[in-house]
Amino acid sequence: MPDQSTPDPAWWDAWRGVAFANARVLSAAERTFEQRAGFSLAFLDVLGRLFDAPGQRLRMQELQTRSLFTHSGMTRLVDRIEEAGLVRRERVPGDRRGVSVVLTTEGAEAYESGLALHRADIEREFASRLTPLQHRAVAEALNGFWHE
Amino acid sequence: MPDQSTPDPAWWDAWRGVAFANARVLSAAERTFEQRAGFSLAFLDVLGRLFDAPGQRLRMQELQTRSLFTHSGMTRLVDRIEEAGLVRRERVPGDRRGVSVVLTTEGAEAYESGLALHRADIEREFASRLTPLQHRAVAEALNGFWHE
DNA sequence: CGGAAATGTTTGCCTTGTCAACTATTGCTG
DNA sequence: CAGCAATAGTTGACAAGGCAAACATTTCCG
Repeated sequence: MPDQSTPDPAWWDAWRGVAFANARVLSAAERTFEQRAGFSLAFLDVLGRLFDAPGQRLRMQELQTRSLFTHSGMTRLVDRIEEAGLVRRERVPGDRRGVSVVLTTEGAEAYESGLALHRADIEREFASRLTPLQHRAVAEALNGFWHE
Repeated sequence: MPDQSTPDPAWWDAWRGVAFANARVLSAAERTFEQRAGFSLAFLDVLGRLFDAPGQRLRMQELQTRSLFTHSGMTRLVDRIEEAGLVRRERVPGDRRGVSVVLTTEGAEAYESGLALHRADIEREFASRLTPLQHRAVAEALNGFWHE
């Protein structure tokens, strides 16, 4: 029988909220996004890192540490994005081990239109369920997790 | 060049916080959990649903809709948990299509000790980075996502 | 009552992700 | 400068997840 004597601490409820919100929103957004954009949210994530990077290019390692998904499997993820023509690999001068992943023109366009689609989904599935005050509170509480 | 003229709305920052926090915390917690507990967080999730259910049993369908991961693939996930001896399938009286997934004694024990391990990980990776005020704010803002 | 639709679960096929081993190159240290 | 450890990235073998079709049973409805 579940123990009712010690209620869950607030931080556990907070974590559960994060985990559930992420799972529920993403599973709703993922299917609809892929159908309309023609590529996955994993693609969009990588394209976004490149879009925001100086020169719209990053080393594989940078992509691995910054990306939301995968961490391993980046080689093959980039393979697929490259096959789609949205990025290309370039040798980095001065280090023959390294590879730069560079956003192509098509990639930048795909990112911008894909981002618009995705944001609309997030607004519907996530933002519309919270008050503006809650948006700010959550943003302020969690924004430490995407720097570090 | 990224557009600086319209800053991200608060809800976008909130969503990004949720997505990053979930990804970062989970990827840190998942590896260490599996090594110490001997099974995955997907197992723990299913065991938890059963633990909290009346009679510690649920239909496959209930598991699918309540579980944090997978949604499809529940058949095979339960296959694996059953092979590990933590649940067993029972026929449901009165509907020969249906299957009840029932927590075994070993399953309940595995859940309780696994949950303790997991909570310690979450406390370290997630809770310790927020203030008590932020815990409550996030919990209150997001707790709508795990009912529905 | 009989057949069509709905429900509950499993199966097959394919994509994606993970882990460890491997190759290539660079940097360090004596 | 020789040798060895560290770094960058890819590859292979395999596990896990997604989707649609298949199967079994039940319900609905004329």
